Amino acid sequence: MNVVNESPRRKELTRLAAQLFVQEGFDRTTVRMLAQEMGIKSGSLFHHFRDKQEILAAVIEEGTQNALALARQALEECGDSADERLHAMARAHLQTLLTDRNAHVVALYEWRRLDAASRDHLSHLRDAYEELWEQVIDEALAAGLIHGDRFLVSRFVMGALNWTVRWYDPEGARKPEDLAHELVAMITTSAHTPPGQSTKV
Amino acid sequence: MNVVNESPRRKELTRLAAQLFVQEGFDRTTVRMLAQEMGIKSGSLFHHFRDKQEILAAVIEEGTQNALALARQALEECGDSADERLHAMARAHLQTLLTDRNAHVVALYEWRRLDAASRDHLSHLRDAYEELWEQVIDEALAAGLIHGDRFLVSRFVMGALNWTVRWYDPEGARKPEDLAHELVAMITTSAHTPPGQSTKV
DNA sequence: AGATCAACCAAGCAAGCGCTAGTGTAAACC
DNA sequence: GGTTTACACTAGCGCTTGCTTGGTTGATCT
Repeated sequence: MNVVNESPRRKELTRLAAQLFVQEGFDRTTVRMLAQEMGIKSGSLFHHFRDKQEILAAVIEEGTQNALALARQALEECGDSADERLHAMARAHLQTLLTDRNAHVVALYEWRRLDAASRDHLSHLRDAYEELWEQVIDEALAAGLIHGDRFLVSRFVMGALNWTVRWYDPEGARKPEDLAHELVAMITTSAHTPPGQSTKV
Repeated sequence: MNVVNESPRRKELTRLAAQLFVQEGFDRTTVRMLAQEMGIKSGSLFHHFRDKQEILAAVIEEGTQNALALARQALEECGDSADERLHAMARAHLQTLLTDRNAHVVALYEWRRLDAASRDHLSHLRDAYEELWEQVIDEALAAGLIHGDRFLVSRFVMGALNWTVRWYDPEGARKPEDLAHELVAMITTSAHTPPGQSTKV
């Protein structure tokens, strides 16, 4: 009965749960479905998780922790220019959204199903992530790379990025890096990219 | 047993259902809760709607029809310039999102709960709406107002706008028109608005 | 005055839900 | 070698779910 997903077994169960939650939605996913997917009986499920809610919290926590770690790493590894940091952040965001897709879709759609305690805990994690974004946006504003209201711009950007889970096709021709590049190009004060063509589309 | 919401009674019931679906989510909203909110008994509910799914479809249809009508009207009434049409579209989008908020939140969150038939029917409506957007984006691209890929830009813009339902506070200082203006300013090839201030924030 | 009809109600069915209790078992630890 | 621990099982309790059934009411129409 862990709070985090320490044991590899629990981590695997969490991954499977995320998949089912995306397919069926949290409320429609029964403990019996979860158990079957995991190859055990429904009763045994409650050895690993206190209740069904805890599975949801585990799924979302896993995804958010990964996103936070990946974004921090990307910011450390990239250059110092506002442009590079903006690109790095967008790339990291889309890469997590893609690789941990199930967990993030669950986080976006089933957030309201969390009980108060989990929601409180997880919203702190999410806030930490969003602060990274606002920081990078601030730098881009200061550098004159973009213009507008700090709060609004970061919401718009995160909205545009998060919305990708609704239409992005991993099998398609567009790679996550392309999306990141195109988004940054869209919001930065242009004339940097030659008109009519932006390195890659 | 109508397909559309012709009777005023049914329209009112649909409005109440939308509110409950937002508060509780579709799956957690029981027919007994719906009936109570409507001031009738749970059995009587099935005189107005064939089943629970039909209520969901009615809610979403209502919202989408309104959005489509409002967008068309806005495009008719505004000027011919790409800039004006872009602004008109963004304003209309945010206004519907605000006034019909419940219906649209339901459409965004509970789309997957629709049965195949309703989803098919409603996706045609939604496509018609998105085509309006792509058309306006095309015009803006042709006018050199914005740059980038037609498909990606429209997805990014709709994402940014739709995401507002997650953070926008109607009681706050920002008005929908301000948001629309700020978004358009963000994506258009700038230097049109004086730096540091954009008519209104 | 009789017929029609939308709108509602009381009662309840069959199915499914999350979760618990109690037990078995093989590996790990002292 | 005995005890603990991790993980799984069977069985089922108590409750809620969407929906059905059969019947009542009051207004409207002919």
